[in-house]
Amino acid sequence: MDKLIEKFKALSDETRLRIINLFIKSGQNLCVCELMDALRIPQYAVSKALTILKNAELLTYEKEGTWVYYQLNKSVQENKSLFTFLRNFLNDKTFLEDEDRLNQRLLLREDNRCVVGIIPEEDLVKLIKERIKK
Amino acid sequence: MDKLIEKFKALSDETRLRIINLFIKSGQNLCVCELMDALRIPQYAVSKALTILKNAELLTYEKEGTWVYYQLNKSVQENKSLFTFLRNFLNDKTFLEDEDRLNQRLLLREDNRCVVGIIPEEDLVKLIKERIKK
DNA sequence: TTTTTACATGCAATAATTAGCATATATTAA
DNA sequence: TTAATATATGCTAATTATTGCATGTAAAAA
Repeated sequence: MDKLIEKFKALSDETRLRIINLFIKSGQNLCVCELMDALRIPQYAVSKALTILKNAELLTYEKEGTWVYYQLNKSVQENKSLFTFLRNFLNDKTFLEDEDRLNQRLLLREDNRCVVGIIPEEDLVKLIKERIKK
Repeated sequence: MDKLIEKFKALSDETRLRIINLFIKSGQNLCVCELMDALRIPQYAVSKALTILKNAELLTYEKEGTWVYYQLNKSVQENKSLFTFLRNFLNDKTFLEDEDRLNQRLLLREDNRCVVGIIPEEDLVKLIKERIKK
């Protein structure tokens, strides 16, 4: 029961719900800097939220050099049911805006890997504009 | 989104989960004194937990004289999905024990109404023994 | 009209959570 | 080695949640 309580607690926070939403809707792994740009919150806030979600066993992660890719932990039936529930009921405007920003950010991946890192928002906007031109 | 967060927060507490479990498993309305005996916790603790669950719109209630009967709020699709999820994953020993005590307590209902109220546990045990003899 | 009974709530102490900043770690690049 | 970069974490103050007790409320019974 403790683990289930921990999962509910992990989900009872706006930032953490927004993060889970991005994993559910994008259906792929994401790194910390991509989440920063999609959510527009500081790096430490993303990191802390991810740690709580990981401790609740809702996420797993893989390191790749200095990058860390997180993803939904679907190895547990309980989680799969939870994610299905969430997919149906996370439809707030905030979530849709996050998804839009994430999709833009993902355009910058190369070979399906994040290559951008943490950069000022103005630089990010430029990069994305250039990318869309091509 | 705020309401969903409030629901997750309401569910991230052992007492409140145990209460929700009893409503899900028993499939009926229950009054405060019945929950006290099933959970073996003080009246004020049951009342406070119920208030939080009601504010999160997970429960509704009806007054009947001085008795108050609470029940699952199934008027929202979101809740129905949540309850279905919970039904599948609330199977801890604690929950089963609560269910057993509740079933005993419910034997004392008359015309499907609670008639016992708040009494010392020893008196409750006696009443239940007598009831089972009949 | 007083008492009893079922339930709710206000308050105070304590514990847990959050938010922001600075800094630490670990890997890669120079 | 040193510097740079992606990510994690320690610390603090502020806020929020929990617990237990005492008391309040409202309906029914006496």
